[in-house]
Formats: sequence, structure tokens, C-alpha cells
Amino acid sequence: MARAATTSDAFNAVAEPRRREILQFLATGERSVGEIVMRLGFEQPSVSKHLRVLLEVKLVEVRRDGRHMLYRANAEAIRPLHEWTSKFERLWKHQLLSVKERAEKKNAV
Amino acid sequence: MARAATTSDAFNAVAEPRRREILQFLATGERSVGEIVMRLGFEQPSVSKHLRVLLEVKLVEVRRDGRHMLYRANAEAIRPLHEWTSKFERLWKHQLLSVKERAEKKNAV
DNA sequence: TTGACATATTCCTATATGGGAATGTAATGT
DNA sequence: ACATTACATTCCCATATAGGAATATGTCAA
Repeated sequence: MARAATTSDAFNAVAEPRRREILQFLATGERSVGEIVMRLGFEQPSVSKHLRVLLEVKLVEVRRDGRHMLYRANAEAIRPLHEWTSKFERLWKHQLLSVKERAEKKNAV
Repeated sequence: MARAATTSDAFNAVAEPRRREILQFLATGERSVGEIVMRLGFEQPSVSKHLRVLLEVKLVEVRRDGRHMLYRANAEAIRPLHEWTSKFERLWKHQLLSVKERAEKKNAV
């Protein structure tokens, strides 16, 4: 089997750095494709293709306004990622503490 | 260009569901490859290969104990993902609120 | 040394990209 | 109707998988 499709879930969709940039920009508000192109400096077809992937996994939503397609982030779809990573929160806090303690012990000697 | 390598960063590494399962299991403590195979039921070579990817992006660390290789999660490496998703936290709380408000308005009528 | 156990690597292959270039489609103004 | 603006889609291709099967490597025990 090959790698799972980028459209298979939010995890795969946000693995692409440019899609993360687009999402972050959209977090500041609804934007047209042209505005995204202007801001991020990617090729227009590239932006359209990335938006399609984000749309398929519902990370963004669209509405038409005349000739413009206005995209907005759907933060709800990012929540599962946030929750998954949260499972490790306790662990990294603890691990950081351990490192700190070892460092202090060293200094004490 | 093709898709970025799974080993290019943590985002790409955790896009694979099985690697997420392995990481979660390792969050409960240090485990040998055999234990992971037993617990998750994947083929041993598959587990080894996934662990290699996780290792390359430093999501796990290893040490040898006799014939066993003991892997543990390095939660620190997951933090960037957590922080990236956190950027949308305010947004999804707000969006949820909007949905709720619309629902209440509807009920009020 | 030999055998058994534990893990890693290699080879193979179908599949899914992401970028670039070119082209298609939809909506608006005149 | 026609040109223009704003996006979307298609085609092509180099590249990177992930799984399965087979094999290699490393470690300990007798």
C-alpha cells in the first residue's frame, strides 16, 4: 500500500507546510483565493489545489461572492489534532521537569 | 515535486495512523519492539520501519537492553504540533459559540 | 560454535502525491 | 456577444511511500 491520501483526514492534510500556511492565514478571517495568492506568494493553481484538499477534509469552507470564492477556516476540524497532541501534554511537562531536576542536581555538586 | 518525506518533520511522521498508535502506546512507558507488536498486532517489520521514521524525527528514543530495543516517546517533539493547533483554539471556541447562539435564537422564535 | 530469539533491512510494487504549464469554466462589465 | 477577471482542473512526471516476503544482523545461552 502507498501512503494514505492527503484527503484521508486532517492529519494528512496538514502535513503539507503550505496548507498549514494557508490555514493560518485563513484563521485571521475569510479570504479570497487571490488574497491568499498575494499574501503567501504561491502560484494560483497551487493555492486552488491545496484549498481543494483542505475542503475535502472540511478544514475550510467556501462561499461564492460574485467572481470571488471566499474561504474560511473551520477550526472545529483542527480540534481532533489538538486533542490528540494533548494526550502527551502531561508527559512532556514531566519530561521537562526531569531534565530540569537532573540539571539542578548537577549544579548542586 | 512529490509529497514531503515522512521523515521531514513531526507533522508528516504522525500523519500515518499506525505511527500515532505506536506513539500513544509508548506514552504509557518504555516498551520493546516485541511488546508493541503484541499489543498492536502489526507485523514486526512494519513496527520496526515505523519506529525508524519516528526515530528520525526524534518522536521516540531508544536504548538497548540485551536483545531488546526499548523505545520511549519523546513528548517534547510533539509539542510543536500541539502549539500549532493551539493557534486555532480561540477560533473554534468562538465558532462553537456562534453556532450555539444561532441555535438558541432559533428556539426563541 | 551453534541455535534460538529479537529486531532491522532489503527488495518489490501499486499508489498518491505537488509543482509547472496549459487550459477550462464561471461571473461581470460594456 | 466579447473581453476580462477570478478560479479550478487537467496533464505530465519525479519521488516517496507502506505493506508483504524474504533475509540479514545482533545478542545471549549452552
